Amino acid sequence: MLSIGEFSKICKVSTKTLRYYAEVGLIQPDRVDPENGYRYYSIEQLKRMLLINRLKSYHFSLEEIKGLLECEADQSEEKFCLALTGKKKAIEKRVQDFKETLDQLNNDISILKHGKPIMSYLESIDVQLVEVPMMYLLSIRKMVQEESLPEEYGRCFTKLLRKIADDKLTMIAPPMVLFHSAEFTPFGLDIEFAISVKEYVTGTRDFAPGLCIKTTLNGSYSELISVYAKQREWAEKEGYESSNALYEVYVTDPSQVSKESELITEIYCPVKRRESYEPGKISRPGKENNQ
Amino acid sequence: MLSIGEFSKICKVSTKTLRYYAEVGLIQPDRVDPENGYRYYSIEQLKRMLLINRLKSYHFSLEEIKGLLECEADQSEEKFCLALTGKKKAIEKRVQDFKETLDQLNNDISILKHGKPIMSYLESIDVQLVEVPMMYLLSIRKMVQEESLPEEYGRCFTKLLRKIADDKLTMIAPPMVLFHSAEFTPFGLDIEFAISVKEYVTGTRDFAPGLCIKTTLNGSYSELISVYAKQREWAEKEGYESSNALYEVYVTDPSQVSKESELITEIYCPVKRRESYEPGKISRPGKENNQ
DNA sequence: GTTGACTTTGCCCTTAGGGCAAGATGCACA
DNA sequence: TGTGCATCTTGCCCTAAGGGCAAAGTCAAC
Repeated sequence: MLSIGEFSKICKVSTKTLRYYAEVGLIQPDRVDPENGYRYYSIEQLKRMLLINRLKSYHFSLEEIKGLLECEADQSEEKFCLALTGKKKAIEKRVQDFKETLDQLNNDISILKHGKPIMSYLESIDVQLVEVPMMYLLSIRKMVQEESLPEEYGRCFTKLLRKIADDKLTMIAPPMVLFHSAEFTPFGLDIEFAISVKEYVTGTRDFAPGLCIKTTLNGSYSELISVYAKQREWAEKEGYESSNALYEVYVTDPSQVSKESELITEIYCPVKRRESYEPGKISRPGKENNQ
Repeated sequence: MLSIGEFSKICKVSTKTLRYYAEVGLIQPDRVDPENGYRYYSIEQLKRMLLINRLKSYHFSLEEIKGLLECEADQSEEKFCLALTGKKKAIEKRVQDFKETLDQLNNDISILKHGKPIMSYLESIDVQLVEVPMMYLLSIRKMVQEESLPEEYGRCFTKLLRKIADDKLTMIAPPMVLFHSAEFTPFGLDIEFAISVKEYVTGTRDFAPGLCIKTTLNGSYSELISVYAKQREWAEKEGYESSNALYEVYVTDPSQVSKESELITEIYCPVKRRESYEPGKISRPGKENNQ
């Protein structure tokens, strides 16, 4: 029998950890002296402890490990294997995420090396006020879960494009998406996939965005939030307020572009002049009325 | 001015988080209504918040981010850049670690797929009792930090090998390392790098390990702990106890082998028969006397 | 005036233990 | 047999970055 100290040295685990594991039921000492409460571990328990260490190195939580140890006792190898495979997928995903983070990080480092401040890209986000003429939209409007947006994008535009081909209609602008949800950002759900066509036929509807703030975004969508923020800031300063659903025009086809940096997207936010606008004055809390 | 809810929606950050950030001093609301305590954020603060989000995506802690925000205010771009570069290194290391974990994980999965229990490798660790004859060691003994072991390994054996060449001595076994530290595992510090030679000359010493438990390890050192555990278990069962410093013989040269799986290492643990040994009886707590 | 949405503070909870303290115990040595 | 030191016990508080819930106050629209 090994004292907790000896056991801890062999397994490379602190005594505190061993006490904690006993507390949460991961591994109980083989024997506890009833007189002094000393814990004694048997040599056979090394195997269990080594397995715990291994599973920990695979980033399983202690709770998960507890379940897996029971699997092992039950000889239910399939569950065990399934868990390992799942964890493998999870780790692969984390590696992928880290790689994307590294790309962004490298980009920022090179910006800094060129002497520019790190958030300088914010200054280069152009915001213009444009008057968008009325158009005819061929569209599909539906509720979409955020995570299934890319699939829906493909499905809906395929459908719309087929109709355009079948009916010999004329596309006059790239595909666009309208966000009807109340949320300022596109993570709400009520979404309209649309293509502007020349002909006014059954199935099309009028769309008159009117005055809009327009921003062209070159590159990754990770800066979308910045664009919304920038537009909002501009509107605040210039005395406009959002009047209608935001929409985006995909100048390049996201499903056809290989590198994110090649994406071109136009973000339009329909606005109207704020009623109480006085130039130079910033609105006070409680006075504004957005959304 | 934006209420906390509006601000949170634009930045994609929960209101709880915003309150927490104010509490830890990361970002204070532009104005707090003295009457009702409501927080109001200005549009300009979006930039700061966006930067915080970006730094968070780089896995900086809030404390680190606080420091970096001050850097930004001070225009000390170098610090900022240094921090980013450091974080980049850290993430690269984590990716590397994840990849090694994935290798191990894949290995375990394939073992399971073959129907073997996951810890079955433990059963295949061979433990033999051998009588090691006396030998002459040319050696360097020194205190080594765990992390600098690989460098020391190279340095010391280069030195020893040069001496062997200079003095025309005859190597009769691969390089070995003796762990004189009290700890059972090699993470202590008192280490002797040694090569067994045929000739007895000045600078060599006798080494008579005598009876030893010997295990041959093929592959990665990550299983060393298992080997120690296995040896210990065997000794316990068979009625032996450790009598002297553990040593390892590097049959393959770790610095020359490209894949970890090609490593071959022999682990020797000198033992003597336990005095109170009675076959079949397992020692009781308080009775044994190891180290 | 009412209702529902929003905001406030306060408290407890999360993971996997680390650190520290006081007191009990075991073991080696004189 | 006493002493000193190492080891062991339990108990309490702490971590990072918020999440969840509750009670109470407030805002804005109808």
